Amino acid sequence: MGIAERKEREKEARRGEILEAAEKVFFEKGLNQATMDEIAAEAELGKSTLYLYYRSKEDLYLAVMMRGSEVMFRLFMEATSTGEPTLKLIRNLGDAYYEFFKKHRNYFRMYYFFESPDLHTQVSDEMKAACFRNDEKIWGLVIGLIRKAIAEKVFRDDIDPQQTAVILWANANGLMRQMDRMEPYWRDAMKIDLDATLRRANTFVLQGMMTDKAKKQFAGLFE
Amino acid sequence: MGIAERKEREKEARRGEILEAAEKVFFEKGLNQATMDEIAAEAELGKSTLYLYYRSKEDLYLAVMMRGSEVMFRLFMEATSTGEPTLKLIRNLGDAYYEFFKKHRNYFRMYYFFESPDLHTQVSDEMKAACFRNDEKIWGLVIGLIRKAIAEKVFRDDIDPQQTAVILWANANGLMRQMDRMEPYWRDAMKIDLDATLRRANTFVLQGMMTDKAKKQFAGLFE
DNA sequence: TCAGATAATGACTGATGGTCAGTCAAGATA
DNA sequence: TATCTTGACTGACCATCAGTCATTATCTGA
Repeated sequence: MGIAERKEREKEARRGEILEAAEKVFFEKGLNQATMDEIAAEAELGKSTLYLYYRSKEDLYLAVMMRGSEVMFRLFMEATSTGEPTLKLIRNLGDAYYEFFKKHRNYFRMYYFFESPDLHTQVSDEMKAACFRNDEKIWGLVIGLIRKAIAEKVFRDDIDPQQTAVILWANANGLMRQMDRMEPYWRDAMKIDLDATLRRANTFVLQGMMTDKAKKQFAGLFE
Repeated sequence: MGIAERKEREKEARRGEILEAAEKVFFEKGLNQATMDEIAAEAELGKSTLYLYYRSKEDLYLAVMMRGSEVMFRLFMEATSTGEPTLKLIRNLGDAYYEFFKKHRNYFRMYYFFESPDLHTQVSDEMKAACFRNDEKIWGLVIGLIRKAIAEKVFRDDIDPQQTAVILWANANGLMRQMDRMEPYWRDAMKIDLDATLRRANTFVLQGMMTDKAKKQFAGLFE
């Protein structure tokens, strides 16, 4: 059935065009200031058409966010495929997240909405589930790496991989959130070196997780 | 002029009544679902009257949030006025923040909006400034304590007090955010012990900041 | 060529944040 | 006591915008 397939492709393409237009408008104006009329105009479609592809404005917003998740996932894959020692890979992961933060600030900020369920009024269950699946993929990567570190006796064996992943992630994320909000103030008024702060925080938690043996072995990584 | 003063008091009281009504409605429905008409009805006033006291819905929301800040500040003051050693006081601070998170979840969640400037469409500069003043008060408390710890050689003297405060805070905050969102999932499906996770993360960063001497002296605090 | 299906849309609705001209009562003035 | 002034308060209103639906346009297979 060549026709059915072509139609499928065209529909998918249209979905993509809408997403592209939405991204442009959301990046420019943010969730609340962006209007569906504007996105429709950008996509050269009627507003009603958007609703044939996405159930609500919030769903569309989250769909754009998921593109960001994919960018992040690719960065993470690259960072952990260098063949370096596991500890270095975990360090790379932190650097990759920081890179995502610096280079894709627009995507980074979209998580603000996602992580504030109080603000969700029209998010469909399907979209929420899709977002969680995306999340899981990334968690899986991190947890796998930590498991490896424990198996190699780089990380202590009395820590829980999931708990550890959460701590590592929350530490980096909490700081970057804070940085995003306070960046100019910190840099200019308080003279805080942002890169150094993040690196230091990461060092603190990593060292808490490492075995004494690994601390000696990889001392060079933390100078 | 007794009359002017009485009127002043009455105006202040009305402001408080509006705040009270707003809190009730916002806690029940969240920022987006709550309507100004509903808050007005709860306060037994016309909607227009609300705008004589607060410039916008978002301002009103942040005004409620600031009540939460005050609750938090009081908890912090109590936690650090016990006369215990400085390191214990810093630990207490973390516990106090966790207590705030557990007992005042509604207030805690209001920060989600405050910390996402992308979502601000009608926040007045005055209100923003007031929120920042509130923030500063709390930062001052934390930074002061860290300075004390450095002076007492409990914390290393090569760390910056402000940087350290940021790391401590972001670590706790990032984790609690994550917990807020994932609490049921973590507890039930992943069997993660939330209290223990937070405590462990705090231990990791604290130990990174401490001098070797203090680590020996206060080993008991981390078991 | 035409019937049926699917894609697309413009006009519409309902909800809601915010505004404003006007009311009314308490206090000032005489 | 009668009149004026002030300012707190309000109801009716407006503008905006997410989301809906009846209708139209386009394509396809017979």
